[in-house]
Amino acid sequence: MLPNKLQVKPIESTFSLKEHIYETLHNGITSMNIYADDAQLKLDERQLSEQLGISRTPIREALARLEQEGLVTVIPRRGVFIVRKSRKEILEMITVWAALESMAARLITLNASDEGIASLRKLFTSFENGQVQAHIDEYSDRNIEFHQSILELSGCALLKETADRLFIHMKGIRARTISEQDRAKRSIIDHLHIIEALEARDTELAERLAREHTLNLAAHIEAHVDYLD
Amino acid sequence: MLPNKLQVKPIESTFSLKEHIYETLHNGITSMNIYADDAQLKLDERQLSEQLGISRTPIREALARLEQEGLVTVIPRRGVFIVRKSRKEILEMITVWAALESMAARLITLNASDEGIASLRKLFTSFENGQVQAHIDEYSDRNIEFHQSILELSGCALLKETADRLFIHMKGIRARTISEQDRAKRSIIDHLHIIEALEARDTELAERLAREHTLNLAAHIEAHVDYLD
DNA sequence: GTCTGGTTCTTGGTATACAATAGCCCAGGA
DNA sequence: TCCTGGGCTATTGTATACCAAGAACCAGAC
Repeated sequence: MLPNKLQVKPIESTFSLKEHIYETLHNGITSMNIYADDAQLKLDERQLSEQLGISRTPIREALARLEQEGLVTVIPRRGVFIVRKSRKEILEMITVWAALESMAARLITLNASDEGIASLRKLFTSFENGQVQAHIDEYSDRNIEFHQSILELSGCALLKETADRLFIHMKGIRARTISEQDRAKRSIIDHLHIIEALEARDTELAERLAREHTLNLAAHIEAHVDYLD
Repeated sequence: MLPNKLQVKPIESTFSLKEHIYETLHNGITSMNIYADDAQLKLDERQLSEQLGISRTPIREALARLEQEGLVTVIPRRGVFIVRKSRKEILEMITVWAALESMAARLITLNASDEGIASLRKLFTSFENGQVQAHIDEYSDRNIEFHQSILELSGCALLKETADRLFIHMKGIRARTISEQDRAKRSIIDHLHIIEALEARDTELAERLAREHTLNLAAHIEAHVDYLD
C-alpha cells in the first residue's frame, strides 16, 4: 500500500566543505602509522587544496581544528606537521582516561539500569571459553566497545566526550598493544570482574577495578612499548 | 659587576592577530553575565572586524576556536551566538572535574614532594582563625588557586589541561556560589582535610575527600542555583 | 674548507570579493 | 483580516589575491 502523504527525506545532509575535509584529514591521520621512520609528517595547504579541488580557506579551518585537538601543529613559515605523541603524553592520556572511566564506573553503580549493565556482559559471551586468541580482531573491537559503553552508561555525556577526545590519539597505540595474546586474556578477565562489581552495585570496587585496569595498560606501555621516544 | 656577555631578551612575544582576538573575545565572554535576561548573546563578524580594524579572516579563526571550546556556537547564515550552559551541562562539568581532581589527589600522595604538599597549606594560613567572611574576595582567589595547585602537583600536565578546559565555563558560576558565607567556611574545612590526607600520603582518603568536596559543589548548585534553565 | 652575507623561495597570515541561503518584510489576493 | 508568495536583506561559507616573515640555499671572500 502506498502512503497517502508525500514522503520527504527526513534530513538534508548538512554537507560542509570544512567538515568534510576535517573528517578526511582526521581519518587519514589516525589510520596512518605516524611512528614509522619514513612517515610523511608534513602537510601542505596548497597541495591539499589542489588535490581536493577547493580553496585554502576551508582547509585552513580544518587544520586549525585538528591543531586544537592536538593532531597537528602548525609552525608559522615552516608548515603543518602531524604530531607524534611522546611516551609521556600517551601515559598521561591513559591516566586521565583512568580517572574518567573510574568515575563512570562509580556513576553506573549509582544510576544505571540493570538492563544497561546486563548489556555489557553480552559483549563478551562469545569469548567465554577462552577463545580469545582465535578471534583477536573481533575481541579488539569488543574491547573498545566495552570501554565506550562504560562511559556511555555513566549517563554523563561530558565524561564520554572528554574520553573520546583522548581516544582519538590512542587508536594506533591501542590496536598494537591489545594484540598481544597474553594481555588480551588478562584484559577479558578484568572486564568480567568489573562487570560483576557493577552488577553488585559495589561502587568502590567498581571504581577501583576500572581504574586499575586502565592504569595497567599504562604500566604495560611504559614497560614494553619502545617505538615511542 | 656588569656581565661580560651580551644579554639578550629570551623571547620575542609571538604576537598574532588571531591570538589577540581570541583572548579579547574570550575575556569578554567569560567576564560578562551571559545569564542576564537582557544579555547580548549575538556576535557579528563584520561588526567586530570594523571595531578592531582588521579583516574577517582572523576573527573567524578566533571564533572557530571559541566554538570548539564550546563558548560560542555558529549557525550557518544565522550568526554567532554565545552559548548558555544548561544546568545539566554545568553539573556534568563538575562531575568530570571531580574525576580529574580525585585522580590528581591520588597521584600527589604517590609522587609529589613534601615541599609541594606543604605549599598547599600555606595558601590558607591567613584564614586559620575563621576570618573567612572578612576577606571573601581573597578567599575566592585562594580557593581557585588551591584547586589549580592540586592539579598541578599531580605531575600530570594533561590532567590540569583538561580541567582548565572545563574551568573556562565555570568562572562565572563559581564566583557566585563561593560568595555564600556558609559554603566558604565549609569549603575551607574540606580543603584542610584534603591537605591532611595528602600529607599523610593516604591515597584512598585523599582521593575520596577530593571527589566528595567537588561533588558537594554539584549538589549545592543543583539545589540552590536557579538562574540556569 | 668554512664562514658570512644576501637572495630566493616557501609558507602561513591577512584582506577582500563573491556565492549561497535563511529569515524577514511587504504586497496582493481571497 | 489572514494567508501566501516573492524578493530583499543579513550573515556566514568559500575562493582568491597579496603580503610578510623567515628558512634554505648559494656565492664569494678569507
